[in-house]
Amino acid sequence: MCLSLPRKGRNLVSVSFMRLSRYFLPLLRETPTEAQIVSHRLMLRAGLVRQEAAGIYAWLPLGFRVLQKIEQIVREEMNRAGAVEILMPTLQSADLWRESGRYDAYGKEMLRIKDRHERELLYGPTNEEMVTEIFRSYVRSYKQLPMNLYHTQWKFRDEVRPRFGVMRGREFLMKDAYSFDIDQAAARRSYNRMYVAYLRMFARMGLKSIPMRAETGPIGGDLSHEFIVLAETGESGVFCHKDLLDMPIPGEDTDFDSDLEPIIKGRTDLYAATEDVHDQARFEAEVPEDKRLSARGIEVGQVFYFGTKYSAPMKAVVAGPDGKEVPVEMGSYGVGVSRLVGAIIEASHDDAGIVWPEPVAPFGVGLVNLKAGDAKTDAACDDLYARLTAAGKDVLYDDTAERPGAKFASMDLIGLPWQVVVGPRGLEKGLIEIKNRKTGAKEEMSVDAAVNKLTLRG
RNA sequence: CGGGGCGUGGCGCAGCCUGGUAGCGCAUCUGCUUUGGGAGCAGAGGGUCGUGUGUUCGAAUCACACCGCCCCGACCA
Repeated sequence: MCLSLPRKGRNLVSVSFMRLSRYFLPLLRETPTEAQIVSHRLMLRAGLVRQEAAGIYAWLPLGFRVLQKIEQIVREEMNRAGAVEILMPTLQSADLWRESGRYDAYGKEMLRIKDRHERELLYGPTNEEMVTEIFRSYVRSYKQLPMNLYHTQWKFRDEVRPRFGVMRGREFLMKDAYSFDIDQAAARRSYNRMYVAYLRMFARMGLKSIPMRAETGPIGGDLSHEFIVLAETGESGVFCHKDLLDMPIPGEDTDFDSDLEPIIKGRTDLYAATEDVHDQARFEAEVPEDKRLSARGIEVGQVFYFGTKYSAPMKAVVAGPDGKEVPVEMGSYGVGVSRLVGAIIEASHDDAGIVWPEPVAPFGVGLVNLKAGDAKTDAACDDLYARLTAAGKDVLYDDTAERPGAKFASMDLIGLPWQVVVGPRGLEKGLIEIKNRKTGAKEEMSVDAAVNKLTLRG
């Protein structure tokens, strides 16, 4: 019963067994004791992930779909901003890290491994060294710049204390991009492109992200912003001007080759800092009292400019217009893809469960058959399922024999944006019910009207 | 890495103090009745009590060691 149907745009999430009776959706009725924060609890209860070891998770079907949706949005915005996707391995050679001097500097967070030949390897916590090595092997001239290479790959950082589920795991999926430019001015333009791409991608996921000046940490460099999503359970204290919450998001038609500085400046002119770099005196001097926001936030991305920190020791040089070789100016740009799943839930849930923003929802529609086995109800559901799926909607069809109450509770828990409820009682009047998960609004209408309403929304 | 706590059927827990051969709720399976916001009755299956060593006639229970996990703090996408 694998369906082969025309798809709109997305190819990564394939259409196949979406009948709940044939799916794998292990829901938990009770909350596991180990989960303390709401996103972790909901991820376990809704069957998104399973913990396999401290800070290490298996992604179950529903969670994996969300992860893929997020990854795809990140990919689209990176490509739009002119970055080029590659895929680097998880394991790296220790020698590469000795070139930059970080093999000894990185400490116990880096998982070090020996293969059967006693060769020293490591499970990559980040990829500056490797991408610099790739770049220097092929690029010789400034004419090939600017260049931005990115990949989305599993990282491992042996955190002392993993916690909060996927928000602070040891193994995590990260998109990391690396820009290469001939001089500082060009590097700044690359930085700006990523800054704008980040504003767009987080907004597309239904998040309000605020770029804040931040410390550069072990990555190095002297210019950095963290993209913060406000949440009470956030790990960092943050301080900013309230107007940053409602700034317009650059449109899809943004020309990434144009001067983006005005967009950046409009934001960086307003005070925004994480607690690490916070200056209370400046905060009070620059921000009127009624505009001061001090809150907690989750870091979902960070952008760095670090110049020649890696290119100089690793000899990644290109010839400039004058024929002289200079080390390239670099920046790196990370997005915590797996962390975002938790961050989105922190930002969007209620007492009944998750409330997925439509663009990242594992399925767009949950179809609830209130009386599986009843010929008329089954037929109506089959019809709806086929029509919605043909129109490009991802539909999860609950065709199980559970009782209605249990089905409603499950649908609310997994948080699909729309629920289509079909039962014999309504069908007698030719009506089915549509429920919006976010608002809770329910509406009765004909099957045709429901199909129209749900598919018009793209 | 410092401090605290917890490991008992799939999940949540009781039993441990005071040693006597494992129990409750939910879930699962079967049957019947039910079916518009987490149904009822009847029956059934499922546990090396985290691991090891010791004490004892006897250990889930006492002692020691180890492993795993969680929470607070210091550190990080």
